[in-house]
Formats: sequence, structure tokens, C-alpha cells
Amino acid sequence: MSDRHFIQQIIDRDIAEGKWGPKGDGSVVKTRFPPEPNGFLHIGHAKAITLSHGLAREYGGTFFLRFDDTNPAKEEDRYVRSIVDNLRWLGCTWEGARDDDPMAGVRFASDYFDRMYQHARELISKGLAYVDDQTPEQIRATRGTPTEPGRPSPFRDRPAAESLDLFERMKNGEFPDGSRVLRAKIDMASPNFNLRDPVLYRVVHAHHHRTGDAWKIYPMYDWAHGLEDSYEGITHSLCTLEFENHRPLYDWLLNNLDGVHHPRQIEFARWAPTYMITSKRNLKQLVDEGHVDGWDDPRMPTISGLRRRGYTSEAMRAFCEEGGVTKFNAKIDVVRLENALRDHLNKAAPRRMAVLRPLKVTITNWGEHGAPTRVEELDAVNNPEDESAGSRKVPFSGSLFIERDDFIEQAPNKKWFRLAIGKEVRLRYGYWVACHDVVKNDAGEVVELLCTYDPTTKGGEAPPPDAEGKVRKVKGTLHWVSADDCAEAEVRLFDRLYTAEQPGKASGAHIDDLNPDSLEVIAGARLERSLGEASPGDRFQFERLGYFYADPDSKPGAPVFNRAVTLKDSWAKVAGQG
RNA sequence: UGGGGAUUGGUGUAAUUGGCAGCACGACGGAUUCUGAUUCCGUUAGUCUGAGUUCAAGUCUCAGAUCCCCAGCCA
Repeated sequence: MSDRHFIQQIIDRDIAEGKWGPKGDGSVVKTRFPPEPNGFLHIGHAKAITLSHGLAREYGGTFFLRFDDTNPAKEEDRYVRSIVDNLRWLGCTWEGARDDDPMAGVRFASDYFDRMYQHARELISKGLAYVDDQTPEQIRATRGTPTEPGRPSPFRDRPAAESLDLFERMKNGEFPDGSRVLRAKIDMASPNFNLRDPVLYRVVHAHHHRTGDAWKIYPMYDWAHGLEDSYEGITHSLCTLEFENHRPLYDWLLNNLDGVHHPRQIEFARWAPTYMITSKRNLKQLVDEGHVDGWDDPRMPTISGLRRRGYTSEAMRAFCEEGGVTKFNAKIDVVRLENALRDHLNKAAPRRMAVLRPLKVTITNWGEHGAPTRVEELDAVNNPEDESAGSRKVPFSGSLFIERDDFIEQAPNKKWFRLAIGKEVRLRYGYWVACHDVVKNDAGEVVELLCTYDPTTKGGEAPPPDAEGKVRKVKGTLHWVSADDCAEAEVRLFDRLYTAEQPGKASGAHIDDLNPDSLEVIAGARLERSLGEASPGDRFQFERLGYFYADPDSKPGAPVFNRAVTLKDSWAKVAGQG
């Protein structure tokens, strides 16, 4: 029985055979994550990052972060910074990373442009590449179809010296965009289009975010990527399935260069979480058309968005690592993502009480058992999963708030454990209270509950047996806050961005599947007083409600909380069944 | 109609030279519980189809089905 996925098995074999160094030495393993800085990273990238990073760490090898910045028209420095930040947050740091300089150790394809150019000259000299003067349209027209071979370019057999000269002049900026390309001379009849004389270099007069205007020619992916891997000594170059058709070209190029290191490319399947999209184009549409508040909107599947939602990097990594690695394009249930967060935060997040939609509760017999204005400080456990988290004091008085959803005038059935007229519940860490009356406004809505409390139930303990030895029981425990001593906050509740499991699949357009209720902002939530001072980035479990994250929008005394995920709610199911 | 990949319960995965189809999530039921949470116990359900080889097939052979990727001077 082997629990090692297919990539681990390949690497195990390579190491055993000593393919990359001394037999049995895993430390030679070198992987990389090679994003193009043309957008924000999403949940799918997180999987790729943790895979390559995790493999390097597992074998005691090396992991690089390298930007594949070979297309100046699409790339920006802000994307570089965002990606670097995302990897650091994920805890997937690369060789050479330092805390005092976020960019330390980061590599760029553009650093290798000179070497790539020289290697291209080598290929031309060997008669394996040529400058083609055809237009893009002509090249497309002569590429052939799946069933017909392509036709050779009239420039295919141009002497190497002539190509060398033209290539240099392309580099020097003598020709306009689109006028000439460098092509590999492979096989115009190959069933694999990537081998029908693929373009290696194109002329681009655009400003590059790092090299400025130094270059007028830019390498294409297939030419650049293998060389980058080779220059860096990558042993296992992991990429997604759509590059399987590119591997023959990857290998052909490196095989035809003298004395270069030749990594092994391995492809694995991408992930498609349900109710999410990961297409860059579609994500951009959400931002551009204002369906969300930006790339880091907490509803976005971007790493920045999930982070702002309140996800922890531990939960993200656990999610990425639990799913396995295969070549099967799987739909992965978002519930797994949510569960990963719940698992982590259940152990890590301090508990607090917060009332999202407050309903006033007045304890009518509060004055009969002591001073009517007295406040009792009760002990509340900070985290039942973590004894070392200790406890805190919460103020209890005759004037409280409970959750509006926790009261109904007439209990619908015996499974209603919460408050109703004539019913008794426990207030967590507080007293047992029974509701005997309600106050309504002119519209007939309940605006206040009149309850009595049992002084023998302090701290939530069960009352002593009565004269006949019977012990009173209570089914429900509600969260609450003191009405006189609490903080106020804005709370943002999120639901799935889409209502369809595979957005756009059935409807044709992902926009048509947007969930109109994906965001609900609650203005007047009441919190335990200590929560008023929450700092951005703080995380709590609001008991019975879910896990919450103090948004960067929080100001001192005016916190903003995002609900990262709810608690599992089996009552919702019972209620749904009527 | 060409080429490249893939297919195991509802979902995601595992199974050594062919040797009892395992794990996790979900769903369902129960126990515990001062969170209808957590935790614990149990139940559920699967090898794409059809032939063949074999004492024995998820695994090997043949035929077929379905899904994904490929005709950018994007990556």
C-alpha cells in the first residue's frame, strides 16, 4: 500500500537511480513556481505552489519563485508584489527569501534574456531555427489542421548566416512588431501543433516592467520556460495538464542545445472548486464590472480574497495538501475548503459572544435578588479546545441583547430549543432565563422580551433538585451581550458568489449565475466590550455564529468583522424539513 | 475527421510482481455536550461499457463509450 502520489513516485525513482546526483540523495530535488505577473493568484495556484514547495521541502531540496515575465504587454510590477506577498503569506518561501527584503531571492525570466538570446543563436547556427518574414496571418494559414499537415515557410531554408543577421537586427529594433519571428525548424507535418515550427521569438516594442526598453524581441513561453528551468537546475518542472502537448517541444529544445541541464516536466491536474471560477478573464470581469469590490473582495477565490475573508494560511495549505495529486480533472467541493478553515479555527480561534441582530431582553426579577442596577462579572472560557487560552469576565445585568433569530413567540415544534413565550433557556456562562411576556411596537413586531432568571443557575449550572428531587432541564443555550456594556460593529456576511456549482456551465455565462445575496452588511451588531478594540487581522469564533475576521477596514473602537465561515448548522436542516 | 491525456461510492482519493476494493469528505442514525459547534461510535454507497486471458482482474489483452487539452507572434 503506497500513499505516495504519482509525482512522488517519479521523484523517488529518480533519486534511487541517481538521475540528478548521488543515488539516494533527495537534496538534489529542485522545484519552482513560475507565475506570469499578469494578474492575481487564485485558489488553484495555491495548490500548485504548495505542491512544488512541499515536494522540495519533503526531499530536503530547493524551491524557487521565478516570474515568467516574457510578455511585457500584459505584465505589471504590482502583480509581482502581490504574488510575492501571497507566497509569503502561504508560508511557501523560496531559496534566498529574507524577512527584511520581500524580493530577496526572487528570480525573473528577464534576468536570462541574454543567455536565451545566445542559445537561440546556437539553434540558428545548427540549422534548427530560422527567421521567418511571414505575417502572423500567413503563418496561421500555413499551419495546417488536425488532419492536414502545415506547409513550410518560404524562408524555412534560409541560410543560417542570414537568419543570424536578421535575428540580431530584430533584437536591435530595426523591424516593427509582427514583421518577423524566429521559428524552430522541426516538423510541419507533426500531429502535435507545437512541433509545426513553433515561434521562439517575436518582435515587441513595449516597455517591460523590469528591463524597460532594452529588448525589442521577447521569447515565447516554450523557448523561455525550458531554458529558465535549465539555467536554474530545476530537476522536476511541475505544470498543469494543458502543457502535456508542450512537453515534446520542451524536450526537443533542450535536447538540441549543447551541454544544458535537462529537467523533467511533469503535468498534474488543475482543481475546479465548486461554486467558484478561476478563469483570469472572468475574474477580471467581476472586478471591472463592479460585481465585487476588487481582487481582494472576500468573496473572490483569489488568495488575497480568501485571506481577507479570514482564511488562515494553515487552512489553505491543509486544503491543498489533503486532496491528492493526480492527472484527473476533478471538481472539488467547496465544503472541503470551508471544513479546512473550521478545523483550524476550532482549535485556534478564541471564543467570544456577539449578537448580530439584537433583540432586547429585560430581566424583570433582576432587582428582587440584589441591587437592581448591579452588574455581575461572569467567567467565560476562551477556548474549550485549548485550556491554555484561559478565561475572561463578561458583564451580566438585567438588560441584555440576544439574537433575534433565537426567539419566536410560539415554538413551532418540540425541536425548538431556543426561546419562546413560556420557555426557558440557558444564557451561556450566565443564568437560565424564562420568557413570560413580550413588548411589541405599533407594527406588531416584538421589540423586547420580558424574562425572569433563576439565581441558582449562575454560571450556567443546572439548578438544584426541587422538593421532589427532580432536576429541571433546559435544551437550548443562547449567546448574549450586556445591553449596557457592549461594543458596536459592522459585520459582513458572505454567501457563495455563484448559485451554480459550475458557474456558467449550464447558463452559458458565469455572470448569469451570480448570487444576488452573496453579501449582507449588518450595521448594528453588538459585541462583548473587549471586541471593540479588535485589531485588523484578529480572528474569533463568535459562539454559535461562525468564525470572524477583523477586516482591514476596522478602526479603533469601530471594528468591521467578516464572517469567514459559519459553524456547521444541523438546525438549519431540521428547520428546512419543516 | 488528427494528436495528447483521463475515467474507482454523491465527492476527492488509495490499492506492491494480478491476491479480501481501503481512507477522507458528505449523507443518514446514535452517544456525549453550558456553542443545534466540537468530540466519539455506527450505517450508507464504488472499479465507464462489452468481450477475452487466468484458480484469481480495478490491475493484463482487444473493442467501444464519455470527458478534458491542442491549429496565439498568450502563458
